[in-house]
Amino acid sequence: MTQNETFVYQLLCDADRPLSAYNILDALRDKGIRAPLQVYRALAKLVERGAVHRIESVNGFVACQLHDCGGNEVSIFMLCTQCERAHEFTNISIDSRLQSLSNDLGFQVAHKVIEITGRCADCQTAQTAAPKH
Amino acid sequence: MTQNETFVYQLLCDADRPLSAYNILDALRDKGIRAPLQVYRALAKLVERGAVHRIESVNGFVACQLHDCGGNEVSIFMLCTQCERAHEFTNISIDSRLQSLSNDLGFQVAHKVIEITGRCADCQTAQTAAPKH
DNA sequence: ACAGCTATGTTATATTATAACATTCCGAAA
DNA sequence: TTTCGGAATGTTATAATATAACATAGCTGT
Repeated sequence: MTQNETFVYQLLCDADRPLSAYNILDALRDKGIRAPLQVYRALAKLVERGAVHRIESVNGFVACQLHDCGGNEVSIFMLCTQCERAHEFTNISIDSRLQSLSNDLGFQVAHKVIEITGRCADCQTAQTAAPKH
Repeated sequence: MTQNETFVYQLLCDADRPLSAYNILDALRDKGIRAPLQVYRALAKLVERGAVHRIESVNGFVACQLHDCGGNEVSIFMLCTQCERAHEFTNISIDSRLQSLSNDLGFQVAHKVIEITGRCADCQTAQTAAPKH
């Protein structure tokens, strides 16, 4: 892992929610990261190797919360609009159904996205944003 | 449906692939649409009422291909990276599993996104982009 | 007529992402 | 040890996507 990738990855691991590339840029100025491309390049590598996931619904990035996703199943993200936290799951059954739907149609899958936005259990209980872990 | 919404919706119905807001803007200049907000406002209304879906993976918009999606199941999109066409499906089983996964976790669902990118059957056969319909 | 609501229009700006090019670093081959 | 080549880095500029803030117009019910 190169230096910039390490900075970005550590930051994402410490964060409790998806960060945008520009959030990351701002947070890493003091590490000598000055331009968006430095961040985007590190993110591209990290995503490629499954250490980080891109969250399409919020244009953000999170560290993989599972087995450092070499795994091939889709990750399912639940995204709380209130506390902004992202929880990652896998579900064999959902994944295999999606895969067979694709197979039936002769569609060659490159990437799958499953994202659910809403309000997490903690935030519903709290009526206000749940405290950080 | 207001005038701007009609313009945008018609354009999306005629298109055979997701269009970006700026694609739409450019296409509707001669209808008197001049600013991004005019497009984004129309899109927001159309999406709200289920006539149009936003495709997160490509930052684009497509007209609903089903029952003018008052329906509540998730739409599953297959997005071909070659011909750029989007095909929309529903699948009760996948949807209900996703829903019960959420229920089990006490997550209150507001919106679900399922998008699969890859290569459609036509494009695999053709080795080159499939012709338009 | 007027109050209030929705739709519209306009300008400016914020946010997200990439192109194009120059430089540096480091390991393997000569 | 030098040098070649590829990967990583850095820098500037710009493209693409999205919203804020404010002004105006049109329509409806009283």
